[in-house]
Amino acid sequence: MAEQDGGIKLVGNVDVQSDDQEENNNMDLRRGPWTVEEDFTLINYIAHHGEGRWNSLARSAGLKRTGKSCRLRWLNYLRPDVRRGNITLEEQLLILELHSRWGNRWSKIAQHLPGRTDNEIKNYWRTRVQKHAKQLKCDVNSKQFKDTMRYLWMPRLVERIQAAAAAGAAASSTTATTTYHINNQSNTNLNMGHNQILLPQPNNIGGGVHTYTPENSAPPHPRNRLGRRFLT
DNA sequence: AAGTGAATCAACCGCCAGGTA
DNA sequence: TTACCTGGCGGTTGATTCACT
Repeated sequence: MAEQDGGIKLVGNVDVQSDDQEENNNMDLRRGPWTVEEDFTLINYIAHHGEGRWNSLARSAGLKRTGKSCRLRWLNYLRPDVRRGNITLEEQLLILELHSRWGNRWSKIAQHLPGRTDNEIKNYWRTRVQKHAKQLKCDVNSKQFKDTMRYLWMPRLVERIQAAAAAGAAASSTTATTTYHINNQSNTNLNMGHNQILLPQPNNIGGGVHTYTPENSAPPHPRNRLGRRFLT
């Protein structure tokens, strides 16, 4: 850790270095929270050149970030289709079910939750689910905990989802649409004992190309829920 | 109002697999 | 075959906010 720059740490020797020049270039790599200018730079570069080849992208875009950092920022925050906000009941149920199948395969689980990132799901699991395991004084991988999930929480979630759907249908019979469909459509079918919930396939990733500038448009997600963003 | 522990989540780290020269 | 590079993944950290006393 070499220096602080308004909360941004500057570091050297990140990832593999093969020659002196690259080593020197990396001496002023930035770490820590992304600024709004960096976000715009990354968004605009990807809009014009596409994503991938993250190390060369970082260099070509003039970002003093590692390729990894650019990739993570794009995938977890700047992508147009990233979905923000609370994890819904349907999503909670899906996470529980898919985790029971695949364990900590966060990226695989995320593929089945459109707009959600593996990081977000991982955070959800660690903060909410593991907290419950702690309260029950059992290991999150124990049979006791898994049984509690499967036979207590998941049926409860299904009930809440169905209750919410019924309430929504009663409130609005014309405009209500839901991304998730219970017991009546195709898509991924998860069997929950007596209850079944049918789940959507992942949305297409990527979508259209957008150009953002600080002057004429806001970035897709100017602030997080905590109001913590965009150091300048 | 101030202090403090808990909760949240963006970002980083280390490892690994696949591609390629 | 081997060495190197890159991208991707899961685990972890730390800054910030929230909630409670």
